[in-house]
Amino acid sequence: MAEQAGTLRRTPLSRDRILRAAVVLADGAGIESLSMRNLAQDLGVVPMALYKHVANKDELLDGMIDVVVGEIDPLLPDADWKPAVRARILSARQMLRRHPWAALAIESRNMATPAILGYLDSMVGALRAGGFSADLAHHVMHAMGSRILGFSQELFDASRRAGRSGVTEPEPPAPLPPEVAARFPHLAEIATAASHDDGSVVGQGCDDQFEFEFALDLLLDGLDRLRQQGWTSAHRFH
Amino acid sequence: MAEQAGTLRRTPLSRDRILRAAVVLADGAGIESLSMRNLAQDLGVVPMALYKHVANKDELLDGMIDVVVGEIDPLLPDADWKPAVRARILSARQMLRRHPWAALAIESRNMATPAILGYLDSMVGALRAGGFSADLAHHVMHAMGSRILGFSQELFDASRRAGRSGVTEPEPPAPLPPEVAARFPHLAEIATAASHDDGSVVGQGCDDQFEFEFALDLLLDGLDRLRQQGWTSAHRFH
DNA sequence: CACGATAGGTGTACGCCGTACACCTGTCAA
DNA sequence: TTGACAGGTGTACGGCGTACACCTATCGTG
Repeated sequence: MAEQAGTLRRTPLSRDRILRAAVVLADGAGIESLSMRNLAQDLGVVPMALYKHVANKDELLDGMIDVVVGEIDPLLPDADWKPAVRARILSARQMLRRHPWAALAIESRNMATPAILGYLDSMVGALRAGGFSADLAHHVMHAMGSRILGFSQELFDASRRAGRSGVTEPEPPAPLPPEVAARFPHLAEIATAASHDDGSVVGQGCDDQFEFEFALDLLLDGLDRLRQQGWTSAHRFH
Repeated sequence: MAEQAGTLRRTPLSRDRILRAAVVLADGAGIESLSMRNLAQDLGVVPMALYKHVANKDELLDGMIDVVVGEIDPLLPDADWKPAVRARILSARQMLRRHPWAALAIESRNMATPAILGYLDSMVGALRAGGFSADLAHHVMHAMGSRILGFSQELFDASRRAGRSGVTEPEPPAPLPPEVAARFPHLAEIATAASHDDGSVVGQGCDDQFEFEFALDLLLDGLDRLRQQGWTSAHRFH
């Protein structure tokens, strides 16, 4: 209809177009719906055409990760290490909220992609510039773990779940059934305990952003204390 | 040969036998090799036979998680909250080292299994008994996140990788290639900076146990400080 | 202009996966 | 003796990733 054979061609495939379409598909339909066949169909092309641009599905996932990691804001220049690192981690977290599949995808992948290595490298650079010894910076990176990529790493993460299959938002915070509350009284107690929120369910209805920043600041403050003390591997604290 | 038709029957299937065989298979061959077909073959049975005991593969995974969570040591009775919680988390970590597939499996699952809820509930109980307000205990659980299940949550976790495909141990700490070191100088610097170890690769060759306890103690100490200060959601620290 | 190389899209096919569904068989209560 | 039923079997379907042979349009070179 809109295109004629011979002269008017559809816009050609490219690795970039494929990666972007894959991200859109995973965002919209969930990572479970991301198959080479579905992706090819979205691109109006036969599945095997993709393999001329990406080696296989694993490499496709790596490419998708690089795309979304590229969306993370760069480090604020000329800022203290703590606000700079903090802001960037929160930016990473926003990226993960846009791409709920990304957290699990990154964690499942075997090795670091260049984009992730670059991200981590600049993060270490900020620590070093902020006065951390190489020794302590090493342990800081381990201690922050995936949180440095904005992972909430919570026990039951609704957005993580959304990443598996489909849309992200609606899901109202269903109250936990009374027989569950009876079997797990301590969970029931803390479920309604958070005063920053009008009392609802553990892992749901909580103010995720608050919880993330609570843990993040706890770590950053503790690490800052170690830095000020001139901590080295030789010491153990407490 | 060893069994005759008619009188001598093989030991019958049961949900428990299936779950245990599945754990053994995932431990030995990696979670990727855990298919209903492979599992059935290990049990000397036809694939569909499994479905008389487990509803589907997702329920199988949930059951496997309950099995391994059941291996975590119970809380030390009559101990201070911090050593009790610390010891139990380290026990959970040992369980994860025995079952490298478990971390990703638990994180990928949608909802908590009863075994995990019971584990978490007793953990909250220890915090409450140790003097944490319900409010603070709530945030503690969020802040600890999956670390409370022993997750190392490191950026690139060799054992996590092992959980995907096959055996766990050998993998020597290969030195990082010089062109990588050149592109990511800060990573290269901290890779060799940890004095507790004879200088090797970031994420590999590090003393995982040390890093885990470093982060764990950082969090526990920070949380203890908040508890002593009578922290509530109304405050923010610093 | 002719032409061969080459990049890139196509079609078919294979072996794996989870699992629906109909079937068979041995056991045991009535 | 019988018939219900728990539990193992066989077949089949649709989906997956992807190997491999093929076709075709483009373009640099003679």
